[in-house]
Amino acid sequence: MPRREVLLRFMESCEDGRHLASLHSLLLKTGVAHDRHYATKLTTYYAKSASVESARKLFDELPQRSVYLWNSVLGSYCRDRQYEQTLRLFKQMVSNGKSAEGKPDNYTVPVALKACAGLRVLEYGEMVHGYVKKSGEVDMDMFVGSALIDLYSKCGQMGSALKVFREFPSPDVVMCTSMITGLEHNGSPVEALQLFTQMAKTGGFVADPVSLITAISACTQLLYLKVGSSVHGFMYRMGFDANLSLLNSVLNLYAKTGSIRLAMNLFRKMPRTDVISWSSIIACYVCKGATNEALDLFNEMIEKGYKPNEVSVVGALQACAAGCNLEEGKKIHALASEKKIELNVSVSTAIVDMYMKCSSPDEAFDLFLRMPNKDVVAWVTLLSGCAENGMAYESMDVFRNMLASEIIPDAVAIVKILAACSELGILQQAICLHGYLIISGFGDNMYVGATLLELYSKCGSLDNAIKVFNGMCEKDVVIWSSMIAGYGIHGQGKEALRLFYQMTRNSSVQPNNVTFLSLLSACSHSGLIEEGIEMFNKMVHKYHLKPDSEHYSIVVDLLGRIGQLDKAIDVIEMMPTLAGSHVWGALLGACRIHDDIEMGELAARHLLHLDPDHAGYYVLLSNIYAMYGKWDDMSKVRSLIKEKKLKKAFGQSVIEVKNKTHTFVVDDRAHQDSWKIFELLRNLEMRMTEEAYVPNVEVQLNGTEEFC
DNA sequence: GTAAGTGTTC
Repeated sequence: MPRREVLLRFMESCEDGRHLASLHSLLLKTGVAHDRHYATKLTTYYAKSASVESARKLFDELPQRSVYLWNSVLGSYCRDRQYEQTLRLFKQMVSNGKSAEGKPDNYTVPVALKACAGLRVLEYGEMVHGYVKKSGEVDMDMFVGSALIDLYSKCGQMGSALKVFREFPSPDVVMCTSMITGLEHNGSPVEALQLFTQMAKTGGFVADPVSLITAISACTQLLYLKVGSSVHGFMYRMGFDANLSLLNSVLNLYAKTGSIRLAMNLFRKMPRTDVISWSSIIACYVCKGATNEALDLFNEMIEKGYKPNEVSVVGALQACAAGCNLEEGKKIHALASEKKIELNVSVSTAIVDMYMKCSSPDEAFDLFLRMPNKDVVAWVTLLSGCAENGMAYESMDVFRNMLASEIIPDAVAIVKILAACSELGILQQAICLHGYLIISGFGDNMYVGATLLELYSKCGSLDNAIKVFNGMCEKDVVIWSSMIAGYGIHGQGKEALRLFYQMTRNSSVQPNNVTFLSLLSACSHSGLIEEGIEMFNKMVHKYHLKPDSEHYSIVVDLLGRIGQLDKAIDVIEMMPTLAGSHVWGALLGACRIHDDIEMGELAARHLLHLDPDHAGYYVLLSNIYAMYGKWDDMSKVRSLIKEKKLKKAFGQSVIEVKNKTHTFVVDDRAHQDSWKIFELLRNLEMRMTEEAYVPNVEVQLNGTEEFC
């Protein structure tokens, strides 16, 4: 056999990428490595087998390169996600093309567009689009069209994406899927699903596994369990029931909709699973608060030999954070270090969050400082964590440092920052932040507006809350409810009611359970008893809403205050679910006011059964006995408190003086000026005695310090 | 020879 033929045959056998290095040295030895024919073939083989650097080296040495060869190398860079290299070589191709070598063709353009999409460089992508229109060398085929749709979608230009899509009267399944994915990723899952249905009904569109994944993904975003399940059924009819990615997307639908049984059922029946399947099922358990089960699954996954990656580690860390499981959290942190993914931005953020939720801010700071890339999410995790751990100053320092690092907050960040201020009760910070929000254009965001409104209410500035409310151009039910709650907190029940009527009469917004909770609590705080009861009846009979335990407890409280204890107990008995401790607590309070010892005992018995370790209920019961001189019963309850070693959680008072917040608990001597404060208190006491002030005995009876 | 898809952090 002639030498050339032997070589060629050997080359064919190397097409799959094996033995490329041996082939290369063989070509060098036989002296044909620079022969155009062999070198071209070897370059394409290298390009195909993901050895892009070797391909490029040969490519650069070749005196003449076909368009096919250019495309091979470009494609290789692109598959390796080396988008910048792809574009650099593409630019070279365009400029070379003017002189001698091949110009970009229909195979080149989609590769270049994909690189633009990967880098989100819209302008350059538009130039490529312009090149397609002008050059005449490139047809606008489905491949070019799909790549353009993908580029515009990834850059958030849905108008341009749709314009390209409409240029094709009969788009194929891939092009439709590109369009559907684009809609779904740009906040239009409903339109995505509509396009899917329309294409499946009318077009020559035969759904394939990938298109089904996008449809299920849209259902997941919309929490459309039923529609998604019907796709699941369709999938079986089409014979795609062994497709792992497709099953994973269905599993994720079940997980995200909280259908834990459906999810677990599918998961255990799947013929094959991968780390994605495990991540979804773990996330499902975390979401349901079953954190131990989630960690068990994570460990089971590792035992079965699946390699945990960033996503599954993040899921396990969330389980530790939600379950305040520091011990397991530390283990997973160690695992992340071992797997060299500790400094991946989402992993380290999840670790910071875990430490913060497990009350270990030092460890959280330690990692945060080591993070090489901190995005807005990482900063906000640290900030919220500080607030949750009672580190007021630190959280605001973090915010300032974040802005100094030129991190631009997103809407979620703003909401979290405002919530942190709100929790801390720092009004001055709120006002500064509000100014910042107006400048940065977040003022019109409804989530931000609702949080800001709530912040002002909680910090005691009703006027500012009203200003925010009036300034919102669009008001959803959350905004209305927050304003109603704001009036309620400030004891302006009548205003709360007026606002409720304004909402139901002048806007199309429908009240929900939260609206009524705000309204009922506003009535309760302002002593608007009849009105409160009327509103509860409206909630049930006019708006057909199902009250939950918190609504019932307010109604019981309202009825109790006007002495209608029988009606209150009727309400409790009519409740569709068993009354919780809030409800019985409200009744017990009413019994104390209206001297009903029998019903009081009944309520107290329920409470002690529901929450046997709550010191406050024992105290209330003992107070009732004390009021009726039932000293034996009283001392029994008191010794029970001692026996159980129960302590009532101390209430905290927060006061803001000159931009600084000061927190106090009962008998707190920790403050730096505490001697001055106590001196003032002593002086006040003396003046009160001089002016013959008699303290309220009932208040003393309510105190728990005496027993604890 | 080329285009579409599934799981993650506040």
